[in-house]
Amino acid sequence: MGAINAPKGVPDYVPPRSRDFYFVQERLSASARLSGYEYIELPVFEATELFERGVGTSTDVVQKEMYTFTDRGDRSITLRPEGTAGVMRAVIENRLDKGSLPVKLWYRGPFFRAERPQHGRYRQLQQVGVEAIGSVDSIIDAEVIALADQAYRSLGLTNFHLDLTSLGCARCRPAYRLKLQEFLSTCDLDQDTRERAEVNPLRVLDDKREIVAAQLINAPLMIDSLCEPCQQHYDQVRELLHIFGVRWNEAPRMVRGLDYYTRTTFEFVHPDLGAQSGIGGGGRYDGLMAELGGSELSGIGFGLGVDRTLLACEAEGLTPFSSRIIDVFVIPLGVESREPCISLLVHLRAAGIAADICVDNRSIKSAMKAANNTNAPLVLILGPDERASRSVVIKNMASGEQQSLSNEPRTLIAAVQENLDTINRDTKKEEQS
RNA sequence: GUGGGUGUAGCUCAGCUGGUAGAGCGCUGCGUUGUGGUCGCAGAUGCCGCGGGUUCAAGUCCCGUCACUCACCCCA
Repeated sequence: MGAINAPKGVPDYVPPRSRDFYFVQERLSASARLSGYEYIELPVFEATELFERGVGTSTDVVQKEMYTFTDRGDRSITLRPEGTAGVMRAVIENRLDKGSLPVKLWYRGPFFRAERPQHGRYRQLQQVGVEAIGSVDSIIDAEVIALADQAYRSLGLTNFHLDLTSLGCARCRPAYRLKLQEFLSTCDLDQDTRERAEVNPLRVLDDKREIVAAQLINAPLMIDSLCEPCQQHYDQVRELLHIFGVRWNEAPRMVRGLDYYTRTTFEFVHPDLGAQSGIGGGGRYDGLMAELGGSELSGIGFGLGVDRTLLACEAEGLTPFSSRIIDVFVIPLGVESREPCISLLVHLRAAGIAADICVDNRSIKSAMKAANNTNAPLVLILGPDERASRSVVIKNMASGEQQSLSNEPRTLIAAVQENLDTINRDTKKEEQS
């Protein structure tokens, strides 16, 4: 029988690396919860039209990267390529936009883009994202950015930077767009780039090829063409970022691939990841909600790439985050000891102590080896001798010390807990020094 | 979607100019009594990605294919 492989470009996370993946996802979302964002659980597929209208038909994402199919009711369905459009749809459908504002939400889960896979670029990718809807207050802009910054720092990441700019609004961007197109028409560009200049001229500014970049040195920038309100807003955001303690780079040529962004736009970049260096990004969107049939509300949000953030942690040598799978490993010696060991296991788990048991009636030697592989700091041994004396042997795996404890559940669990507390305190001390 | 690289034990990889496979780590066992992590000894494990071709002979050369990977592009 031939083995079956995963679909192209779809990653598996298996132990021990899956522990780090889970840890990264937890830390990123913890940062959102800490800032008053509420969890929203959304479907992984939506009506295709949602993304066409929300993300924009001129984007690469919609034009060539969506997983679209027809379901049994002949409806066009698409696996979500990003999170914001789905959140907007759910907010409108559940009338959250009619309630108290701003609506602050966070989400996490898989997204799908049919791109050519690469290191850090997968067809199923994982994001943690937030959206704050219904306020144009610059505090929200700064908070959202600070929240992402804090999320990365909580993992210990230091070697990343934040690119920041303002893309203007419906009032000032069209005029700038014309100005830029006028400039681009004087440049010597290839056919593809010329077409891009028609559809989305801002993206040409981001071209990495030297031949193109050289011609664009004197190109007009959005940042110099902001209208009065946009300029004021951007100034405020930067001022507040100082207070939040966030540092950034001015990145006037930065462009995002989704059409809906206006005003504040940002991207977190990790230079050690090669071509796929964006570990998270987002920005403000003014017209999106109305475009999808909701209220005229502005919002701002981001998506943080869990896959790439994990790669960044690995690049900075922060992994593995933890090698400990369980706290206690229980070893029964002899068939007669199995049942008392199981009831011990039950008591440990009920007390919230992560515990596992040695199976297959292994010899003490190989059982200890198995214990060692779990990285459990404590081992409980129960054999004929212990049964005779109504005791259990507890062994500290780091020091090798062991002692005999009473087998009365309550005192035994208390003693195990005390041992764990001491070990945890010591490891914490070590980490700090 | 376009171009380059790689594909050998569970993992990381070696295998020169073609002669039917190796290391380290890991794994299993042993070093006599109920003790792991160190050390020593022994052992198991390979459709050499898949399909075809050249050749007396292919892991080694050629073609195709798939997967991974790097860059472009795009983005998380």
